[in-house]
Amino acid sequence: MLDIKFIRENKDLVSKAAKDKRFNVDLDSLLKGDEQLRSFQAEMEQLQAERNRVSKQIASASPAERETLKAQVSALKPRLETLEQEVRTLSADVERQLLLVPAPARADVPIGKDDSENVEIKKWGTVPTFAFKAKTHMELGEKLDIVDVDRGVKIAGSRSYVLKGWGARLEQAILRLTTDKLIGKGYTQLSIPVLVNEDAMTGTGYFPGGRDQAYLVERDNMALVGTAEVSLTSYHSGEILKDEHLPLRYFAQSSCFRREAGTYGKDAHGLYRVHQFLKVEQVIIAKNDVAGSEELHNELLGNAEQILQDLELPYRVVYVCTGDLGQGQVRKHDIETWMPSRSAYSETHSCSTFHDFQARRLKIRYKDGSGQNQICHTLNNTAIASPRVLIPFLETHQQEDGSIRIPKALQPYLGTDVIR
RNA sequence: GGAGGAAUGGCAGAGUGGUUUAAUGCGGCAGUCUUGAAAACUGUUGAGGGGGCGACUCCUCCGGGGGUUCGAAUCCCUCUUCCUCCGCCA
Repeated sequence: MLDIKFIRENKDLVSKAAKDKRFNVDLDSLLKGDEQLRSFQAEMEQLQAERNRVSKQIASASPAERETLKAQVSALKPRLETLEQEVRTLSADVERQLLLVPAPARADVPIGKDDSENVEIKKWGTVPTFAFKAKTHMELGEKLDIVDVDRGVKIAGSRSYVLKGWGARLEQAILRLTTDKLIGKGYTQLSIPVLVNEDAMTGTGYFPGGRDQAYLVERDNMALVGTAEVSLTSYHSGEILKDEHLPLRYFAQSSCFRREAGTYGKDAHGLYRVHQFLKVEQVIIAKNDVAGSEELHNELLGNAEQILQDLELPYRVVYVCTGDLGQGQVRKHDIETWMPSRSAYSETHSCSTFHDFQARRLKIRYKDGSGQNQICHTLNNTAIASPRVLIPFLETHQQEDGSIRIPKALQPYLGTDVIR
């Protein structure tokens, strides 16, 4: 959420930024509502002050004076009640509109319409070439009896899967390597709710805009998270933190649930786009400092890169263009890992800086040196997401006989150097 | 699921219709004293918003929302959370 004052003073900038991000917002309607709200509010407060002043006199007034004063306050009531009602309605309306305004991207973010205009900024590793006919992860998974999509679909419908035997063990090993890595870097591990309330979803920016993408548990007014970011970022909502404790570095492993509405037919085959998966997510809550946040952003990105390097998977980093940014994201880098069956780098990680967009919604603040309350900055990045990462893993490390070579860093977690 | 009880500032805790601009204590911050520290003493210390160039000023907030009243932390309705007991249960 943006500061309404910022929108008031920078309407053109916010408007252009929304267009660049391909969001439709009616700033005129928002600002008109805001202006009207403040005018009603001023009048209401004036009447309230009058009411308070006279009411106070009643306590010490003589019985005769009392009736006169009461009548005086009663005369204010009709107008005051109207104003209170207007203010209530208008502030709800302004709030509703405010929740839809996207955060402007940082000035250096490339302008573009969608992911095809993201800008590659780095490549790591050598794209594998095979002296034999390489198999897809699905062929490998079936042959090794470690991926069972058919039975997953039988139990849970399309975009479902089962990992079996070495498949499940491989997933656990990769997750464990990841969490150990982050613990080693001093991040605090949290085990968090995946079933959360509306406030957490709205506070992180997934509601109201992304409601269609979430599984709702409507009877209890809850939602299943699409990422642990929701719970991790909401963890300190409503709190005023001590600045000496910032930045707070957290991570959590969780199940993630995504409806993937509007993607019928897209990536329908295999493990790429599924409704439920496991992810280790990193979240940082930091001071309101743009340069500091940039450093932390790079730190989060670096953590993810190191994990892919440990897994010996070639990847590239792209700077995501405006059209591919989420509502609250100020800047984002995706890591795309090479997937041989696609002959392409495909997204496996997403590193985002929000500045104060989420923290303002969630009311995460800290006291700065001069005792002023400041709104925090929040950032997050994937550390690893499975089963998507199994696609490049199986395909890249496959050998001619269909067995999978296990990189050195992962061997201690799996107790073998090959899956066959 | 049923029956009771509770929710007040960073924390503890008073307050059941009007000098409450929420007492008091602890904690925090600043100062006095001290070589320094502790102790003691003095002062200060919640959040959000509106108006004003400004000294400043006004409004709202006692778990959330609604209501009664000239006036609500206090009374009523409702929701949420926590505690105790009963039932059920991995």
